[in-house]
Amino acid sequence: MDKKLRKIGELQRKLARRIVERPVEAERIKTVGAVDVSYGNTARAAFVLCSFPDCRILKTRVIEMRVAFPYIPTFFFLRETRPVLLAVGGESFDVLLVEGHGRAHPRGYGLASHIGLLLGKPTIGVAKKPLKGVAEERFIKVGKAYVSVGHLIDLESAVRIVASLLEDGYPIPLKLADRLSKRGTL
DNA sequence: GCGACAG
DNA sequence: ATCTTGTCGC
Repeated sequence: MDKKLRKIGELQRKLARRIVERPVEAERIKTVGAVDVSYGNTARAAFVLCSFPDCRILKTRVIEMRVAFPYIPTFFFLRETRPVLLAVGGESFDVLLVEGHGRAHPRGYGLASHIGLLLGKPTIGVAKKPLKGVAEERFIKVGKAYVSVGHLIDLESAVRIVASLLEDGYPIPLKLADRLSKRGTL
């Protein structure tokens, strides 16, 4: 009953090798997206598109769906990939903030990296707590957030971007997505 | 009494 | 994450 997870774990290690880390100049970023998921009778995922760096809300989307897969530490992506992709809905953005880790993961492949790989877009992992068994150099704490590379961006760029969006220690776009996913409205 | 790895 | 009690560490 755990044999399958081991296989998925190996898949994560394999996919992690496809993650690309490269500089992204903040000056070239015009929009930042953010996604978060909350749970009630159903999973409710919210996407918020903001202008950068002024953070004006340009667009939002909320979707609801049943999620069967349980939350298992380090296998978080199995539970939230679907709702996250539905919430993003093919919307365009320069960089996406994902609630959860990217490379700050035991196998170097968290939800943020998976979303980035699937979309082929820059993603940044932003979490409230670090995961066990992760090298310190894999992430940097910015305010109250643990920032890590999702895909197509390097840690320095990710940190700079998140740092410029802080409010009470957490990036504004994600705070908006969090509230939207929980209340269904901004 | 429980010991806890993102959400 | 969500629920929920108590105020606190092994």
